[in-house]
Amino acid sequence: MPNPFDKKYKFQQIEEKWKKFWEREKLFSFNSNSRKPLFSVDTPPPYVSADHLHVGHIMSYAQAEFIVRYKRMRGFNVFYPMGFDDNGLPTERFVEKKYKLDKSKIKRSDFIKICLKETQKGAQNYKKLWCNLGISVDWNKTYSTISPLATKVSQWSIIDLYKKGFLYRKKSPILWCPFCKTAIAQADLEDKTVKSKMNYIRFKIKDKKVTIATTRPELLPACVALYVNPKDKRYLDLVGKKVQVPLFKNWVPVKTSPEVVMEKGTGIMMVCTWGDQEDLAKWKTDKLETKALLGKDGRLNKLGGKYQGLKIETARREIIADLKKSKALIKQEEIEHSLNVHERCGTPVELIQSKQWFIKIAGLKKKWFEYGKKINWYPAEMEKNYRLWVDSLKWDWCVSRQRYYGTPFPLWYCAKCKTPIFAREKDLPVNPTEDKPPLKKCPHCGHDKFEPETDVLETWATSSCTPFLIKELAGKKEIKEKIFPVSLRPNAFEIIRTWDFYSIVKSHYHFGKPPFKNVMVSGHGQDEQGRKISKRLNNYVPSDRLLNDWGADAIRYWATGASLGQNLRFNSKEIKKGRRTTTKLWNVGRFLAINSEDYNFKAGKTPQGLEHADFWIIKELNLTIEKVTEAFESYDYAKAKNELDAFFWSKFADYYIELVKYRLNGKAGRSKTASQFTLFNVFLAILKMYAPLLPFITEEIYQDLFKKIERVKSIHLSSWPEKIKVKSALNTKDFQKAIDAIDEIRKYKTSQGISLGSELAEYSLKTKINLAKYKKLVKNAIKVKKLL
RNA sequence: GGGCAGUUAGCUCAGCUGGUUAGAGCGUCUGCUUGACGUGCAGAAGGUCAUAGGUCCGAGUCCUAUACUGCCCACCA
Repeated sequence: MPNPFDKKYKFQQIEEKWKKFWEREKLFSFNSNSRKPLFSVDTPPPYVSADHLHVGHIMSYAQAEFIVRYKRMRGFNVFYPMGFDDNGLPTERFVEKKYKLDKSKIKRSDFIKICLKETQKGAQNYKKLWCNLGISVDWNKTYSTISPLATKVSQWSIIDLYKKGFLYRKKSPILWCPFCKTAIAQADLEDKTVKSKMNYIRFKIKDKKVTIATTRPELLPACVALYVNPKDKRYLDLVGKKVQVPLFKNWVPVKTSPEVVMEKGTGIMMVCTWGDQEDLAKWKTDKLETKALLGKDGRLNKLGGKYQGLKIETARREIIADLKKSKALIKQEEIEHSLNVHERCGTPVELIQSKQWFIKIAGLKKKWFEYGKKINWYPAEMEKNYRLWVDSLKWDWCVSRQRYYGTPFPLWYCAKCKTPIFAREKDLPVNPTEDKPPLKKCPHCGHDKFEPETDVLETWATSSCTPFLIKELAGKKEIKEKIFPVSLRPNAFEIIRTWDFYSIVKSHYHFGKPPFKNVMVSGHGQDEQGRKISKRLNNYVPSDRLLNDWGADAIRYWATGASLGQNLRFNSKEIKKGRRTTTKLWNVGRFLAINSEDYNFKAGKTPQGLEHADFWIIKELNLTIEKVTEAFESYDYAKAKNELDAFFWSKFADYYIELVKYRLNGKAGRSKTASQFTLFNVFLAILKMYAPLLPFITEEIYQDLFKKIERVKSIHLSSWPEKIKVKSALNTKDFQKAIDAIDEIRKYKTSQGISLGSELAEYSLKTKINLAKYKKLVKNAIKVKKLL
């Protein structure tokens, strides 16, 4: 507290104190009986498997929290739960890596146990970080994505989608990760630039020969056609004929397509089942033969002949060697191109044929665009990001994963006719490998044996349910309905295409409503050089050390540095500035404490005798309240901070306080009381506006100076400042002249090496001011005995 | 190749719907130990606002190209 004897602001102790106070008093608990308007937040559940917490995590959660604290002070009943994502592939891979486990050698149930143990640890780490950072969530309202509640909700979602006809199972070409050995979705893909050998291979046709170029000669046994452009004069005579594939000797037709680019390669496109999206497109439209070559293990099957059982890369090497021997390989050159890889492991993705569950999303672009428009995006450009993704959709959403750890599909198959039997809603959550199906006999064939579905739901199939999952945490039924659609969805830009999009999809199918009203999209925290923070680069300071070294307020201050959607470099200078700001607030608090004698502060009562300086700072304050409020309303905490800083430092601290010191040090009376009134009220408003950004220091000062007046438990439960109403004809421009005059004398003193504290005997002003009005003020504020 | 964003002082960035001498913080230099604050205060230096055109009485701000940077999407012939 601003004890005049305690000169330094000890942030560690003070932040610890208020953190405990907030927890003990349950300050941020959701009140389901409140009549205030509701503001619900669907916070991204972080992957608990992240064991390296850094400024990036701090930045994105702090930015959303600025808005939440602001809304709370604006009188909203805030519903702010926290989730932890301990579901799915990332967790599995984390555990595999950490314990160096081979899943084929460990029991499924044992593996899951380890996953659960690890994720609990992770959740604790996060909770500690969020508490230390002052993230004001209601810790009684938490969920984990593997919990019974989350499982129940996501299983319900699957069943509902099936009933409504948007979920289907189909054998079709799918994206497959040979490393993780699971199906994946389009959204799981990432680009990676690689160097490959472009191989020019000779195909035989009777007595003639054709050359095609490919980077994937191992797919030769799966070759089903060659395509040329119909306008390509070089190959006119080939069209309609059959050519023979080297080594494998199978004959394939030569077809035409205007999409074939004559300049690419040799102008001939080899279509296999399936090398890439183009192959797949041709296979679909022209109903080409199916020669599925690759197995789920990423090896060639028997179609590969003597290469059967080889991994893709090995087969490629050997086939190239054999092509060389048989003189079918005529040229090789290195090229750089990019591949689709699985974002979780970096393995190039393959297309294989498999039976999977899909949710219908392709072909509904118009619908998804409409939803994009219904939602407010902050910043607004982010809607384009969403549109771009929707526009690139090619596949339905594959939601089944051939993994261990995740939400089970709530279904069984008839052992005889394979009819799927879904769980009943009242039995949820279910685990089909342990639980029994709800029927004794198959309704289709009457058979009485069933097999459980062992696939699990992909991560996003669960996460996309959070908007209607969190309402289950709210309690009363009436409140639940008000929570959805949620008010705010904060997230980083890279999960627009997954979390945001899939939530929209599900919300549309289940409820015909958007899942959230507002999205605020944050950028990334980066290192000093603007690089992504990563464990590999080792370019970060762990978050607990950061908080320990600088304090939460200072780091939160840094986090205000980037506008929404912008990346922000880690910058210790900005953190220092944050610490300076807390120190300054602390010192102003001390100054007020020292100068509170003879003053009986009563809120709302404007005393007589306000002077020019008082009117001026009140006018400036009112303007600042307006600007800061407007900025927060549009989620622009960066602008709010800039406005606040400018007012607090350059107007209030640098000038107003200097202008009234002589009155405070003078005799008790109207002038002194008026300056105290102004000082206290303006500072209270400043504290309140800083409170969402710097919750600890503002709480400290509030508790000491203002709690007894406002009688509110905490600044964070107090109301947002309102303009101070005063009647004044003060001309701000005119007053500014008086400030210019003070500046002029300051400059003079500095240039003469005179201390600002010592009194000048006489000074003749160049700045033209209204001396009659401001002479006394200027003389006293800058200490000049005689002013001309 | 397509899209989006950016390019303003040595560094990190503000500059809303175009309007007098372009701003802040940090850094640098100079001075001041003022009765809240040396984790401070005051002052100074420092920019042809990426480049080239254009619209306009007037452009950092609008338009068109170009270059570079970052991100997203497509690209395995």
